[in-house]
Amino acid sequence: MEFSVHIKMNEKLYLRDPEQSELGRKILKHGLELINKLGFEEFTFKKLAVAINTTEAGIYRYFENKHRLLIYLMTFYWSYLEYKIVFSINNLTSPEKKLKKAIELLVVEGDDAEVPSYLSVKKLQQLVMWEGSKAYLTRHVGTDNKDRLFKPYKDLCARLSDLILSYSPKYKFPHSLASTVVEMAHAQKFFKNNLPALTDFPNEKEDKKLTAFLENLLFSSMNTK
Amino acid sequence: MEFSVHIKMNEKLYLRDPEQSELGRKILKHGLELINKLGFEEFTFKKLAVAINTTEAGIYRYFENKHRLLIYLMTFYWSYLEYKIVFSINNLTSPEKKLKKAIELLVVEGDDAEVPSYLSVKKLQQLVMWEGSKAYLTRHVGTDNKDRLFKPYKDLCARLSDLILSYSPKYKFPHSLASTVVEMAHAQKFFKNNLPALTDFPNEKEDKKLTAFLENLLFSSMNTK
DNA sequence: TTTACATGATAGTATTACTATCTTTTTTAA
DNA sequence: TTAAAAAAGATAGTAATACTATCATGTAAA
Repeated sequence: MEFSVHIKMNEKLYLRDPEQSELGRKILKHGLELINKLGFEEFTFKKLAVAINTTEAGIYRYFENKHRLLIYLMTFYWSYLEYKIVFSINNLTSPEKKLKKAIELLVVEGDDAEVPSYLSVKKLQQLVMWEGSKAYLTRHVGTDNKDRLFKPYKDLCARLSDLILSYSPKYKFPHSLASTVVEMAHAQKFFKNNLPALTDFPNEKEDKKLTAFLENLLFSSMNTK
Repeated sequence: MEFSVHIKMNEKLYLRDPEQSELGRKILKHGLELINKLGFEEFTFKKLAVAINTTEAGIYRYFENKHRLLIYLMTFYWSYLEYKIVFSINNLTSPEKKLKKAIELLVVEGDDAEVPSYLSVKKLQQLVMWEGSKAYLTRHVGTDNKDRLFKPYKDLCARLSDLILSYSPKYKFPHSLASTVVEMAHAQKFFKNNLPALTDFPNEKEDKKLTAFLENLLFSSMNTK
């Protein structure tokens, strides 16, 4: 049996649905790659247009601006991750195991085969690490939030928050703890690679120590008081 | 007795020392204010030039680009904060009290009177909250790091890391825990104000709950195992 | 087969992120 | 005090960015 999950994207993110056309899918695929290559600040629609042999105007028909494209890619990833977590913990019984699984999924390299070929989980993870917080660190975070653009991220944190409460019903800060773990999964990876003095992780390929750190952070907090 | 501390800034940050001239100090003061007002992306040297009645070229004589100005302001804050922590815990004996003091200083509104009049701790704190991570989330983080531009931030984390070890010598991830607490002090404030679903803090002026969360996070981790 | 619609091609604009040059003013040092 | 050095002001210019607009063409659905 073969199947794939389709993630319904917020319609406010685009002007024309990029999944529905060849050009749209090219924008997503090469957009992701080019942002990763150049960094978000250096990335422009002009450069993307050249890369996929179309015109700037062509891309503007799909996305209002590059920031919307960034949020599109980010929210795809958060939705995918939430789905992946729900699916993976479905068969588990203890909240402890569920939370450990969730941390593992936050940290390990994803599998590109699980998403449409015009996207790549590994590349999305790189994007989250480098550009993730730029999705919300803008002056229009308020209106973007009203447009529910951050719903997938909030849903993911809410999901973790529920797990935290089911493990430790009296814990006082489940949402903050959830967002801390999610943020730190990526921030600590960035630090490990770029500002290693801020971490205790040797620069090896595996992220076992990061996983251990996040588990320690999460379970210690929940087990206290 | 009146005194003030002078923070020596990394010379690579500027082309001409902004503290040494009226124009330089105006760039710092109004630069900080204008970035806070417009957000870093919308902020330009042209707009700043208009605001302080000089020319774009005039500002470029002090700072290579707006990103350097951002790092200048950020590192000033991190240096100030480290000094403030060292000064405040000097008279304390227990590592526990020292760490609690450090968290308090990370969270509470600073006192503008403690820095030169062309800067403002409160405004720098707003800057850290909104633009802080943009200082390092760039493709040139490697070269910037080689130029030691992030030293004040790393020093601050190292300081906290030492306190963590003196409280709990066997704790395995003192640097990561330190950077987590510092990052979260600001990220959670941002979430509280802008994406409250990611926190458990009601939108009141006081940050007592944030302090409680950070203390819980820190001490639980250190007390485990 | 009409007609709607997506794409392509081209052009244009205000702004950004600089660099260059020349003049005037202020500071400093002989 | 005066000459020279340095800082600031004024102006200009350039390539790139972040769009918007228009018109032609090809393709797919009614």
